[in-house]
Amino acid sequence: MRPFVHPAIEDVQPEAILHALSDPNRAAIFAKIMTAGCVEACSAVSALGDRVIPKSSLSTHFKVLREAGLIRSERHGVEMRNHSRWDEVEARFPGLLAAIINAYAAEAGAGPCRSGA
Amino acid sequence: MRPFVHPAIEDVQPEAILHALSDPNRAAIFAKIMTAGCVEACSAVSALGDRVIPKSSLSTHFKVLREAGLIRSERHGVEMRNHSRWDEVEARFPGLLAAIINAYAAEAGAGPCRSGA
DNA sequence: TTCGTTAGTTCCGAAGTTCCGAACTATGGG
DNA sequence: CCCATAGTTCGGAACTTCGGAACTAACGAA
Repeated sequence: MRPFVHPAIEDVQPEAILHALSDPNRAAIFAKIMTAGCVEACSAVSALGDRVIPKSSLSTHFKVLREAGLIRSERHGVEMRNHSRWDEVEARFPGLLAAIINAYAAEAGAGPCRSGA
Repeated sequence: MRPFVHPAIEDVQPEAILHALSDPNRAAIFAKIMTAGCVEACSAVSALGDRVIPKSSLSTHFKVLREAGLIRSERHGVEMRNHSRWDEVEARFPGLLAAIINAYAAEAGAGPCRSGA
């Protein structure tokens, strides 16, 4: 188990960010990490919506987010804590993360097939 | 050769947009379609930077951009003309495209390894 | 019309990526 | 030490992407 690798913010590539967030599961995990106060145990997101994600997939998802420069992970005892690197990413690519998170939120809220709306 | 399929703007998904633009080639094509006056023949982008992209790959890239809802393609005689659906996408996902294009531009301009710049 | 050229699409195999169960590692408590 | 919990790594099946070769469509010239 090698220690976590976090790219320097200067090495963060837009394509890696877009790739990481082009998976709805990862986008949901990232959104959750931020809304849940920027700290989240890995197992706390194992159910997203009504879908259960296997541990191994989850581990990979966190790795992708980490290597894209979106989150920072530390081991705390047996757990992992993740917090977003929003401020750094925002400084490098202004407006990018907000626009992406917004787009997902808009899609979820404004779909044409909402029964009650 | 079936006619082109363009999703209604209501059916455009953020994940499709992010996926489409997470490929640097496609992002460059999309940026070029916009900066070159929103109309561009397919063959006119066959060299991006110093890399030649085969016709078949190019055709697929355009298809991905089209099906993500980012561009609209029409056949004009033997050529294809593409223009961006920026206005529609902007109305649905405000700021998203600008932030992405900006991010790629920031990366290209601020890279530490630019020889000639 | 037929031939030739140009522009793009489709097919299909090779190469790469992603998914997820099983086995593994690391930490902490009895 | 042994067990439980939290997460990682391995490996194979399923999926995606790349790109060359063959194909189709539109146009011009003869």
